[in-house]
Amino acid sequence: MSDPTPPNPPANAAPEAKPRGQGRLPLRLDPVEVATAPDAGNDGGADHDAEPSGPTDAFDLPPELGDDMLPPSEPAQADTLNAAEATSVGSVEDDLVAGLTEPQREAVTHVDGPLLVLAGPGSGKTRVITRRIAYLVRQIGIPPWNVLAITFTNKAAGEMRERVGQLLTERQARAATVSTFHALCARLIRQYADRVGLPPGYSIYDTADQKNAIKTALTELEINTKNFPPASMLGTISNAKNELKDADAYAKQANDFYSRTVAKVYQKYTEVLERNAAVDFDDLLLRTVQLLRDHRDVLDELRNRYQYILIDEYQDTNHAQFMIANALGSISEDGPNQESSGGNLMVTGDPDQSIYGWRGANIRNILEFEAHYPDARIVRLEQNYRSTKTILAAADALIANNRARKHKALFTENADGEPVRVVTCYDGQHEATWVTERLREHHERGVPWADMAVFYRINSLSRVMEDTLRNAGVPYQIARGTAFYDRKEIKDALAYLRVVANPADEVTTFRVINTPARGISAATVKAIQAYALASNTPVDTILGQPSVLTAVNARAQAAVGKFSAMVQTWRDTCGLTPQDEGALIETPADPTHDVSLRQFVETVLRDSGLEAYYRNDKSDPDQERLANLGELVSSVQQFEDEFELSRDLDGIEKPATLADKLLAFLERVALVSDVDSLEAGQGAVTLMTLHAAKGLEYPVVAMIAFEDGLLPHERANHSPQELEEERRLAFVGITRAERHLMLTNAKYRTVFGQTLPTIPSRFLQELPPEVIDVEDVADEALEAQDEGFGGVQRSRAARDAGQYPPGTLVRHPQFGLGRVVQVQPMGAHTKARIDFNTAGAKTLVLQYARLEVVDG
DNA sequence: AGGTTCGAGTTTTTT
DNA sequence: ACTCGAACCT
Repeated sequence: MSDPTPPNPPANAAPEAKPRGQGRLPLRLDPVEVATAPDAGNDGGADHDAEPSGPTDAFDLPPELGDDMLPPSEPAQADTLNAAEATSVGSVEDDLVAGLTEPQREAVTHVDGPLLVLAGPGSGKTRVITRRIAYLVRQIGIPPWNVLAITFTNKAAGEMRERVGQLLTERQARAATVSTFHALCARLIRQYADRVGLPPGYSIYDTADQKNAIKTALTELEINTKNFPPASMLGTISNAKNELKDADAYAKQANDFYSRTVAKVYQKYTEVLERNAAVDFDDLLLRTVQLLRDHRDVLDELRNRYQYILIDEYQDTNHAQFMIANALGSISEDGPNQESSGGNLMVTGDPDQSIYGWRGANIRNILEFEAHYPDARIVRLEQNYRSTKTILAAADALIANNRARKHKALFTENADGEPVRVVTCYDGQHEATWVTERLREHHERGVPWADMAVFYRINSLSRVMEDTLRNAGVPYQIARGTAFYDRKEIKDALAYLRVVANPADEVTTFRVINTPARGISAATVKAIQAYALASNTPVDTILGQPSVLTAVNARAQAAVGKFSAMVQTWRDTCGLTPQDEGALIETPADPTHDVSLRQFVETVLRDSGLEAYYRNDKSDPDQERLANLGELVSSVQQFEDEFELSRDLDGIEKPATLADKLLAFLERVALVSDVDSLEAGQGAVTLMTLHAAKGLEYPVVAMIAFEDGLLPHERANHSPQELEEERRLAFVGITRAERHLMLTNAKYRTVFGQTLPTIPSRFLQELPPEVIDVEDVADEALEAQDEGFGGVQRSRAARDAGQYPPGTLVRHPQFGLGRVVQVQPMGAHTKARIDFNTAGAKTLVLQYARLEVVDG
């Protein structure tokens, strides 16, 4: 490649390379359309590009939007033309392409028509996307609200928004839509609720809700959950939805017994969701596809609005997402907008980083982009600015083992760097200790904790690592954003809010109807359900007239009536009035704007009795759950501040109603992802799964548990395709590292409380010997003896091994007296076979069995 | 109704 | 090994 432009500086030296995260863990709740608070506590302002002035100023403000999702009421076309004419200053372009390589520049300055950017790891892809958005707006004069950028996570969306904000004025940046597919779809469904056939307050069901719904379906069909586990049913249904097969379509091709059963369940499950005015994650996409397919006017409106579409991580899009992108990004075959609308679809991705095949991602979307868009321009970004030559060589050699793959010539001008350390430890505990010690060494040499990360294949591997880091006093954060919302008390609180917004949601109603206990027994609930079924009456309606429940005593009826009245009062506060069919409409003239969302949530927590319940909860002496409710309130406050701020910036005069805020909050909360809770620059080591690591980078990276069955995972080892996806996962992990990379495995791994010997991952053998440094430090664990740091237990166990010769009489706290039959020396995992007098013969691991030697 | 005990499932990855 | 739910008990 002839490239006269100076190469980019290494990523870690570039001022724009590391966007600062913002928000507090784990409550980062900035709404989808809401941008960063203006320089509130973030230092990004210092290196902002000069605020653009002149021609683009006219486009700072989108026309008045009735809702932040609505396209401008005036067609944007005319503006576009004016802007293009008006903008002819050369310096803007120079500014935006400064420091770019030729391929990067080509992608940034591409304006019309489809564009595929095949971007290797660390090749400046995000920079290209953000600069192109800025280029479109500042150089070409595209109104920013005509730009739609899709990212993989909310966090990525937030960072992209922030980086775009550094290149544009804040208002311009805000006017662009930066979102995930799911968040965009959720918003569209709310926006066009009447077209979709859902109330605006519809519920988004998470995995737990889905399980509930599927159980309901199974019960109603009288199908045994033993033979048809809900989880696998959901999986099958989810796959069908990803391929845009509805229940009917699925039923048509269901030939065997299992499929036919699934078809019935799918049908019923759909009914259950509809009955509850609820959608699952897959439905968000599916319903949007249907919306765009069945409502031409909506499609035209959205095509007109989103004339420039950019989709990141395109290798991980599924069929439904492809359909949405295709619908929005295609040129209309008819209609007046032919010239200006559509066709301007830019997708970026890397087939080697496709790691979501298991959830329906279709790698063919990116591989066949050219076939879909024959006039597509293709740009390859192959120079890596992130990693050392050594790390890149290791990654390249590994991924070269994938057969279903096109070769890519990755290269870097970065330094050689140190060898990749490939280290064998004794067991998981020792591995965690070893990694912790190395991280500490790096820290002592001046590497901030925040520059280090530990990756693993499965979440359960985080535990040992966490414990060890905590004991060692190393600050860490863990990418598990949903953990907070998975807590019972938080789910309960959110369930109340959901019931307020969506009276049809019976699943959620029954979740809270007697939580905390208010005298509505299971029998009463059954009676309500029976009556609803028999009379075909919505549950919410029955709750309002409890006297119809003749099977229930007066006291319980009164309790039901009280609950209903309470919920109704909350709805009144929100200005939500039930219509027929149980749907809610917002009373426009209701003057209750002065109740903030935070106040409202506090009211609900108080009136519902949740707060009092957790305040008096004796099983929770630290009042942790109460504190969590408090945190929830803070998160509401934070959300609300940002929500209102964004409306200010958008110049929207009409204040947000309480109902607006409530629905937006519920929507946001339903779509938090694991990495969303992560914060950069918080002085903590980051722990996460390999999947969550996609798109991130760290100077120091440790990847643990390189063992057969874990990486590649045994459940993804049945076909070459699955194995190759596992290898891509390892590739993604390795290529996150900038300077130092450690890959560890352990000789023994404890799973399900059972410690078993392991086999090293085959991926380790695929690394070229010249770039790795292999060590076996397992002996350290045994030598550690009594020196603390995890060695204590093992050394004691090892000593103990000699203390139980066969024939020794021992006492076990549970099994009582017994005699040692045989001892198998296995180091820390030394087992003894013991014949107990009453409990019979058992094999126990000495380390865990609290045996007592009995004399005589 | 609330607390306790017992058993099963857990651990693939996530919007 | 640990957590969660259902069944069982007080």
